[in-house]
Amino acid sequence: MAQDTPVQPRPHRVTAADVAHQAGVSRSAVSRAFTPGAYLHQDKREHILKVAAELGYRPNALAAVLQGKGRSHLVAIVTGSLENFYDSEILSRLVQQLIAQGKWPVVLGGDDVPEADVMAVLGFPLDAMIVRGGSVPDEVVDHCAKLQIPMIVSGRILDHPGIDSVCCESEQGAALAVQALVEKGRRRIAYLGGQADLSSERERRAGFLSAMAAAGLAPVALTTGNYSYDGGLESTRSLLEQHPEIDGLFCANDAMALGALAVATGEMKRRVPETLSIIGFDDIALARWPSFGLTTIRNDIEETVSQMMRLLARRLDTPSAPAELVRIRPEFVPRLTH
Amino acid sequence: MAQDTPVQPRPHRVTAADVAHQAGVSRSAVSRAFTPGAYLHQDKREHILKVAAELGYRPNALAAVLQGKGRSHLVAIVTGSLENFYDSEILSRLVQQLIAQGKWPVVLGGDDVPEADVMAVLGFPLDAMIVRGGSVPDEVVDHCAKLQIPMIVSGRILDHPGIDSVCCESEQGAALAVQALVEKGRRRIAYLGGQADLSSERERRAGFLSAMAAAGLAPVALTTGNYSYDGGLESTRSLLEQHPEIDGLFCANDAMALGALAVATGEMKRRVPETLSIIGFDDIALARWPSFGLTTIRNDIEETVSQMMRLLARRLDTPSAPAELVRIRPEFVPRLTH
DNA sequence: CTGAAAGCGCTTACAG
DNA sequence: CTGAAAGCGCTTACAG
Repeated sequence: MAQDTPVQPRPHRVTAADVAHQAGVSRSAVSRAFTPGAYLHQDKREHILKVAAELGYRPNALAAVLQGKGRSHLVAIVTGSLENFYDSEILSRLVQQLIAQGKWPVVLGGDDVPEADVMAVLGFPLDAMIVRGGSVPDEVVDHCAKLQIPMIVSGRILDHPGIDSVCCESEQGAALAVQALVEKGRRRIAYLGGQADLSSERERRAGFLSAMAAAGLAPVALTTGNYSYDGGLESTRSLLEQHPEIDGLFCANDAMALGALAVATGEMKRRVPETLSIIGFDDIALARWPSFGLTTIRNDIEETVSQMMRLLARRLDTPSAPAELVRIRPEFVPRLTH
Repeated sequence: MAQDTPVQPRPHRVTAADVAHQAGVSRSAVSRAFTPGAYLHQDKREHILKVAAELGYRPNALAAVLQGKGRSHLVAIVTGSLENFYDSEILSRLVQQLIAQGKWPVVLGGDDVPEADVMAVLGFPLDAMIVRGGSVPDEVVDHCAKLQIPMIVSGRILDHPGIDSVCCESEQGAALAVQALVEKGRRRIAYLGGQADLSSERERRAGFLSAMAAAGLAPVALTTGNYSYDGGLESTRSLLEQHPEIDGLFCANDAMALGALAVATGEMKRRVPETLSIIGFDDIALARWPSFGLTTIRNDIEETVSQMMRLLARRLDTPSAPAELVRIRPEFVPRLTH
């Protein structure tokens, strides 16, 4: 098989025609050999499969998709930063469940996914697109929706007729946190939030503010830590320097809460929970680690992912179904930091 | 545009022919309008692009791949469990860099990727397949190689002519750890490893054993924690119960070391590093957190990923290039736990 | 049960 | 500069 032509830029992939030729049958027969229900004499099928195996043939999935009226089984996932544990845990489950359903996840991720990339992936006849959190601007999402590609959005709410979403009842979650703080006798409470343009942040903050008001309390401070550990670390440092009287801190996600906990108990020599309560949001795996024992508001990951999968299946089944919004009910998880 | 036929299983995707019809030009012209260098009257191109935008048309990437002699730009990534931070950090960078290079990562992941899934993804005319760690049995990898699909493997070494790999010089890394322990006066040293069938585990263990021997020491114990935090937790608990004399612990990855640290300083009331030194391996982001300050052996993630990308580019460029094995040089990172 | 033919949506020589 | 035609690799009626 050695060639004396110059480097082959792309090695020839063996094709149904090659197998047909080698096995002395028609291309239709080869195709049938790989199609479970198809009529084909048993001996013939075995022979074809054998030849195919020798040649290392497998049907080109792209050609199959193109030809049939079927689906591509390609599902794009646009995720937020994988360095933030919550998104990473979601992605992990999502990938596994999609694969288990026979779908192929094409992942675009990292902090800000360039709009051009999101548009470009739409070049594929995707079965669907899954968008996590605030990774993509609303306009892009809207635009995608016009392209008739089913979209499942999580972590934000988008009011578009064809877009399904699953989202935590964040306001209520924030209220649970405030309530827990107040019950422990905390009165000088601060809020550490994420990026102001994310709907999760807006809801958590709004929930915090109204629960505080309801408790007759004014927040000592409102600050932001970009939803990251390092952000939590830095913001909490200046927060506690400027307002040493703070005795309760609600963080809009666990990553920041863990950062807050580290500075508070480390550098700032605060005793948690004796003189300072810290409550996070999400309940990532790290929150359960004995090193932390972070008290938090659970934003159930399992449940979120299985709802996304359910919405996906439903949408694929009934493309014209009305948009569905699933609300995940938050839950207070007491541990050691409050 | 409303139809009174029953539910359309898959909404018609607008096609070049639709645009051609609507714009009153040939299908070739439509194609040219989307091909940067192609000859096409400027006015005509603009008109076509305008009509295309109205109709929400974009060329079907699958058809384009099928037709041309070009590449698909699809790259499969088979990753280990995303719950283990090291793989998750690698994946994150890999995805971003692939996208930046115009490749589309199709991700299969989770603990054990079913062999059938790995084989199935090969139905796509992939540009390449990237395999992380021990996520796939050697036989499958070998088989894939026969299919002429370029493979880049990281975290294990596979002796196959066409497979490139990048791998940490683990034996040397383990030796660095032992050396650091010995220099601190530790003499009763134990080893906490990962799954015995992974080549990284074999190398780290071998490196540990020979460095111990070189220092004239016999290991107090050799145990395993499955490379996970929880595994580290449990194994260390019984390790310290059975061998309270241990004064140095080398863990084959950071996740286990963090688990070890938690039990040791928590439940077991050991003082780290005063009476017990703990050293990890990898240097994941968590190791740098002030809450931990884990002393570890850096298995440079940035470097690993950029080498994988370099090998990929090289292989795509020269499919017949000889297999290359890149060794990443480990580095001792002293922090607070030794 | 089986093969020749049409067609999926595109791009790219080929001939104006 | 432009269109008609061929062909990428497949699957699926269609006619034996």
